[in-house]
Amino acid sequence: MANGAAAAKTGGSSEAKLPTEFDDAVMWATWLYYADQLTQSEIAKQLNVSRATIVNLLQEAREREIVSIRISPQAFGRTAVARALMDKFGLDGAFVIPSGEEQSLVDRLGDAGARVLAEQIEDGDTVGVAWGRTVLAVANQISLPRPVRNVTVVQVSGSSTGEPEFSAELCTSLLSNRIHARCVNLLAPAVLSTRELKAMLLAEPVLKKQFELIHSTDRILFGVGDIGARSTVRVSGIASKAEIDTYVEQGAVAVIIGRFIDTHGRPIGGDHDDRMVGITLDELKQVKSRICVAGGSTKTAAITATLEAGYATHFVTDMATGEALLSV
Amino acid sequence: MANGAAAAKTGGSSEAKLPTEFDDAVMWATWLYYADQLTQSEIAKQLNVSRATIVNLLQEAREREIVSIRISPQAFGRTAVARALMDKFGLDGAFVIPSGEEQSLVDRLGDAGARVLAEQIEDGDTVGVAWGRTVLAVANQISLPRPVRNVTVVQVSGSSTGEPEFSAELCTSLLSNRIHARCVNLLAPAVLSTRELKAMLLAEPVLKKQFELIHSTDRILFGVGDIGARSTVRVSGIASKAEIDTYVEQGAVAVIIGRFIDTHGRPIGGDHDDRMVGITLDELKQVKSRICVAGGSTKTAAITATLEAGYATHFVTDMATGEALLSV
DNA sequence: CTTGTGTCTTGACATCTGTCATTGCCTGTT
DNA sequence: AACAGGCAATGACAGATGTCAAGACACAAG
Repeated sequence: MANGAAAAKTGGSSEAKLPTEFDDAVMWATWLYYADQLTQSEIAKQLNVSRATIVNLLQEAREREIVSIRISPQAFGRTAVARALMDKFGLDGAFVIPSGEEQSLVDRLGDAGARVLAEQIEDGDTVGVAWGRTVLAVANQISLPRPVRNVTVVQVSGSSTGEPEFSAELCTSLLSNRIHARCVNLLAPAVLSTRELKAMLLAEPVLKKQFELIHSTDRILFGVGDIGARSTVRVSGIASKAEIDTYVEQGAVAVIIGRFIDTHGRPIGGDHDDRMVGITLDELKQVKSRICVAGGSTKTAAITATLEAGYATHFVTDMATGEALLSV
Repeated sequence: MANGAAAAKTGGSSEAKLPTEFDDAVMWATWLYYADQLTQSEIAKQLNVSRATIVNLLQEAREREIVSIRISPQAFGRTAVARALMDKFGLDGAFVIPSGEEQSLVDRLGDAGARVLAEQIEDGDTVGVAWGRTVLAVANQISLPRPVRNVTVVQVSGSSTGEPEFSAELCTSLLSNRIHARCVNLLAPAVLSTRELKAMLLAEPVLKKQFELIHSTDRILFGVGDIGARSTVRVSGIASKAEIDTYVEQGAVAVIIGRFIDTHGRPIGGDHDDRMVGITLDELKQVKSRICVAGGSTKTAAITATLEAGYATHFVTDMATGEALLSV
């Protein structure tokens, strides 16, 4: 009767000065439900409250992530399509989620990507973050099972004024915030008007330091953009329509972290490319763990180019896209 | 309709040579249920099977630990009783589970201890394991969320022929087996007949090496035994009734890893103690992370002695025991 | 003292989930 | 070809869970 849970409610007036963050009842219910496998009714009887209250307590436990459900990426790597993708593109890992409505795909991939990334992050890591709708979806949904220490999240390409809702700064700071890591935003525009200015800017001590961090990145998270009419690159503002058209003339089929590549994944250089501030594709390949999250029927060619050139070590996609990639 | 799941069932006869470990359906259901939060009926409709089948798939996913539910030890450390215990005994962490029937206590504590230990183990760790009913319960229920590499589990005290169901070897090998770690059993009896023999044995290269491992242990798991009539120490065979009585005369109230301590946690030496093979209490204190799992109304004094002397850094118990410890 | 406002709790209902005996299919055997 | 044995899939039922509107309570303002 007069058990710990009851005591927790009011918590004797003697030393109830602490932030009263002490809802022991939540833990109590959590343990009995998830560890001891009692039913909600049994727990309700024990705590002398209604079952509905237990439902609420358990909901709170899930919201506050006192309990969390982990889905093994290893197991997903043993899926037929995942195996085939790993084979075909020489990946270290692949994670293929069921396909649903194309509309919610970005969010669902974000969830999957978040789980894959969360699983990898360790104490002391430096994590590079690109930008884009998909990357934002990952940032939005990531949460680490256990707290990590001394993790740094670093923005790997400059900031553009044009990107509306999924800017590089937002992706980086949101992700770092959600995992309680240090956040390093790249204090430079994505594209400068002249190479000279870019060179001068990169010579600045602040930026030098930031680029050192970028080059020492342990893991990097990025998406893949296509070149279609409604593609991210066309609304992001990192390149004008004319500039994009020039790239396309030179065979561009995809954009990774702001850089354009052709069918074989070869970087397409040029003046505009030289004026961009951010990690280069050669530098990208130096990163140990490169997590690419991408999907959607319009992106097949773009993703194929990305994966064939070995830009990713880990790839997250949905079934439909995965099968499309395999049938090429 | 003709989606991936359907294809997985028979898997085109062309390349179905692999071990057919490919139950994609399990992953498919797992993801839709746990990540996308669809109901079982919705998933059943998608896969064109009955809902009962989905239930089975999900059950398999849980059994094969494709999904696992994690309960945050941090959150449990914020419980009122846990905080008080940490305060009173200067612990780094405390985990207090709800009290249930005294009969199932050992198993429930084992579950809790397993979660606490599992949370701590990292790549490259050496984990010391004592023995006892409670330690066995931990070993029996532990499972790591993600695979770890290069972990060694080492038995920290000699083997006794008398221990029936919870021998040191069993505890060690079971635990190491469950987490897929290297297992090092201590190849020596728990007690030798003379100090000389013990000295000679310890001079053996094999044992020297094993003791080096014991001294480099990162974490150690142990229980607390009391001295009562039906206590573990009296059935374990590590000491005769007369020897135990001698210890008791000298003020023994508890046994940790085979060593006897008094009310203040001071080791009680003597001839028998000198003849024992295993980690000493001084050496125990050198270990960074020392996880003690213990509970039960008969053990209050024993646990108090253990904790007050600082033998543990992390303590796992149940509510009733926790409150008893605080009221002393 | 009354009223208002927000939070927490509850009971009843609709839905979702687990169980289990039964069915149907495949495989290997006679 | 017929048959038995093993195994996964199924439908129907009992029980567990989530939802929601209504109620209880505490506290602040009038």
